[in-house]
Amino acid sequence: MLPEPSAPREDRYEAPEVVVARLPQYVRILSRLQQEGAQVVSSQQLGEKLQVTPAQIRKDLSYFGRFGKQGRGYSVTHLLGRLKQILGLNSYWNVAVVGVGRLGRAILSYPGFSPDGFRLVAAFDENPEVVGQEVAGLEVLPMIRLNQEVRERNIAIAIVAVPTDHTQQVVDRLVECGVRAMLNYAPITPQVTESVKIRNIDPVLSLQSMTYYLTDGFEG
Amino acid sequence: MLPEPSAPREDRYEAPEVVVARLPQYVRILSRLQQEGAQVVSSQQLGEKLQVTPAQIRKDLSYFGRFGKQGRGYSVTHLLGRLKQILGLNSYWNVAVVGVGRLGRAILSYPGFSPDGFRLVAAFDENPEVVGQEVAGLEVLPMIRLNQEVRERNIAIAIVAVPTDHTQQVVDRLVECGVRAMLNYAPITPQVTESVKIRNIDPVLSLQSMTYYLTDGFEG
DNA sequence: GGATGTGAAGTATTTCACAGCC
DNA sequence: GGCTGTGAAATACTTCACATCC
Repeated sequence: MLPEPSAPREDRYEAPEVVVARLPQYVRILSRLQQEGAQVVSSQQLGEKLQVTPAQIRKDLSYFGRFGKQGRGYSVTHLLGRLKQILGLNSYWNVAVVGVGRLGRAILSYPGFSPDGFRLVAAFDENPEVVGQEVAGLEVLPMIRLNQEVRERNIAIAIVAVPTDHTQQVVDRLVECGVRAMLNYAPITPQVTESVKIRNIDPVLSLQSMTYYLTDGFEG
Repeated sequence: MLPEPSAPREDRYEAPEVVVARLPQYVRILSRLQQEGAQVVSSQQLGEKLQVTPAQIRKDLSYFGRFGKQGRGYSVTHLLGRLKQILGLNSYWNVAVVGVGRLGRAILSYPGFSPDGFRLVAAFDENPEVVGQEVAGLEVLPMIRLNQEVRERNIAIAIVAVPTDHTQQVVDRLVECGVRAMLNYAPITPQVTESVKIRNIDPVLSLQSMTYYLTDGFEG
């Protein structure tokens, strides 16, 4: 009899992607509660802050373990620590920004990444006029240095901010260099193998998904 | 005989939100196909470009009508037109940007909104040093002008790019002025009444939802 | 008393599969 | 023959409700 094919088996793979996507929100709220000095929080209280049901929070957490105390709730510090551990947010992730145009510069200057565990450690551009410039404390490197830098600086994540018609090739290039997670700002959905994760930041799609609800009928 | 109470009745309210959120992607692909001169497209072909199943596309479209021809597929131009009509994208939407800091400036300079039906027609800031400056061809206005401008310029959508701790109050203010759709760039989820739509752009949450998959186990 | 953790129930969403039409 | 449109089936996700424990 043939062995089973290599199906998902470990517990951690059982958590639906939609659940994993909510965990960072829990982390954010818990961080704030911790700063405010809160010791304990219930699923009820978390749910109010996040506008989700307490049952959903308890169910989400139950995919990963039992973190609460019956009758009490969750220790803010303990739950925060465990969630960070589960998400891999206990240490910093080194991130490369590819594409140093207007958008890339805004991303490099954005102060919101490093407080949350992401260090922008390298910037790349293919334009020779941009290469060598210093942007937000980083020297812009040529694309040819990508492979080397990814390895030397242990870069696991890239933020892709290149023109739309270059995006797929840049993504392919990053995958070749071993980058397995990317944040893409171009208005396309790059194709990657299943083992690579991509999230797209696409404000136009977000806007267009709201106009439906602003429109009273079918007439344009 | 009394009229029906004002319960949801029209067909358009039956479409799940998740379906509405996919329509803009269909619009985008169809626009590209149209530019390339394609006449007809099948759900199979659309599915390949979008990485979704053909059945899902057909089912999604079926919430809004019957746009295809059996044995042939969909007329690119016709389907594109109908989807734009359904989403309210046949004419321009006037958009205000609130908050003209680094991020607000990047948004005002981003050329990707107007080709897709959104005109940035006003910019607001509360900082007196910023008010009066010209950014991307717009004079930055003081917040006190918000109400007036929203009415005069028929602004239905706002992009909110103010500091996190000002965001909720700015959102409230916009709701008071009659703005019913917003794109928020601060890392919080503003609370609004059900009739107001908000989408959040939050790259940090996106990054944090990927690190889970980069982490081999529970150890940090 | 109060809150968790979780099977079971209930919804929502996706996919199947095929009749019907071009 | 090919492809849509759609009920039905399958799957995924959320909520309920309560045994269990602090």
